[in-house]
Amino acid sequence: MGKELNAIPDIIISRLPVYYQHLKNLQSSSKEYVSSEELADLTGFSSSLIRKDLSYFGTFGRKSYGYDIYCLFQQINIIMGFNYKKKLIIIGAGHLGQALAYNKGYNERGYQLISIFDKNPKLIDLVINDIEIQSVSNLERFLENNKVDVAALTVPGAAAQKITDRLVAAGIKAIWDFTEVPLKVPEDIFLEEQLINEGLCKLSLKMNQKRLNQDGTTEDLSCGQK
Amino acid sequence: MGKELNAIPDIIISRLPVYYQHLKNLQSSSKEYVSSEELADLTGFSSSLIRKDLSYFGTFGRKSYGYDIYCLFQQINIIMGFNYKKKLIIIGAGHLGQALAYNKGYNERGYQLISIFDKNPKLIDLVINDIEIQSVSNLERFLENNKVDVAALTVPGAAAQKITDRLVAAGIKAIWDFTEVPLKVPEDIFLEEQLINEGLCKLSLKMNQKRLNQDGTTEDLSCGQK
DNA sequence: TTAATATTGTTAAAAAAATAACATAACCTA
DNA sequence: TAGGTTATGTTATTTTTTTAACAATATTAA
Repeated sequence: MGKELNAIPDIIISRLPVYYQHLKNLQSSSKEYVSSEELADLTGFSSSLIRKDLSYFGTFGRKSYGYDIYCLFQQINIIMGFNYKKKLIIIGAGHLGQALAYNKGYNERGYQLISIFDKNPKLIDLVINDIEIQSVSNLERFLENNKVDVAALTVPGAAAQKITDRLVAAGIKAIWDFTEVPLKVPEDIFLEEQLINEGLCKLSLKMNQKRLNQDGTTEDLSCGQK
Repeated sequence: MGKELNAIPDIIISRLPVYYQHLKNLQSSSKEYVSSEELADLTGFSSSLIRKDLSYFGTFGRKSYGYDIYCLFQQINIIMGFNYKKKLIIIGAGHLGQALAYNKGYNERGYQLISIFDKNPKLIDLVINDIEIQSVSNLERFLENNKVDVAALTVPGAAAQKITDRLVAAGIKAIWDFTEVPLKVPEDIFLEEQLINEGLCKLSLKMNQKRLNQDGTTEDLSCGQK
């Protein structure tokens, strides 16, 4: 595989969802234009960086006005491919899977949630946000009859690799993974790890750093070396 | 404010949760040592980068063996401050808030979930994973009587800023934010945005890139410029 | 005991990313 | 219409990050 010729740098990709979010919020304001300076205030990125990021995709701004909020939002939507319709299923109807079923973010990003699967007989036929939970034993049959683009994986860690293998065998090309175990997938499968506890990790680290700085302690942790 | 003198570079911080996760998973393997090359296979980072990251904190490896898995895991725990106990509350007992109440990741990271708050009278007194939901009108009183380190915010966007202001006024120093609206907080508050749909955004973009590459289309999106 | 092997920690080099600077152009006011 | 202002898009510079290379050292095998 390897990168495509005109692959967008990962670092820019990582900022696009942030631009998207703020432009979406700006839609409901009365403003028509937004400057790179204002976007800098909102996002925390420098205005220079924002102009550079946007210029990677084209020329969107208007001199002495800034960026047309609606137009730029539409462009970001196109860049991210939100104008293309994609079908999503959820595997694992536990607490997290059910919460994802109620997530309001799908439609605006071009996703449609079409089914939820679980192993637990008690959950099967239960209707969550208008979607019926079905037995995971139907998975292959369902995927044969429905073109599914992305599978969200919210099963217990122990089941994750097996389900993944089944998904891949059935032709799924993109997995949104909430299990915290390392999954093996072929190189042409898009695997996006959603580390749900990442924010908590960072907060713990920052609070720890603050504490260390206040104590004045500068510990070296070295160990192991003989 | 500004960065502290010995602040860990953000780019390294962003990789620590990944190291943590893989080292945790390695605990349950029979292996005792892991090399930077093996960690590279697991994480997708280069072995050189991994050695460099770890050397930022100290000297952990053993020549010709690699890293003692247990020891390194402990060190990462210390770096991230997981050995310090932190108290967590959840504001907003909707589907996501309830799912977070069942999250199993707290204890291993030093967090203890001690309460859940909601406005909806129908939810109050409901017990979720042994934690009773209480009225958000008790928030200030509760925070006076309990030293809370982090508040997870899963309220509707419209309520987010108001609740945030109350949390800050009551002395909360760290917020784990799941609302997708921009929050204003004083500079000394740690605010961690958990964009729940980030993975979906990236998957959409990658599938779109793949499609564009296959089509051979190299569109320039420019607009707006007069 | 010696030679071959493995893997670290670190230095040097290369690549990527961010910032700063500014020429350019559009807008506004008088 | 002229002069001042604003904010882009881009170039040049600086900084950060990554990769590559390798000396040092522990281990293993002969």
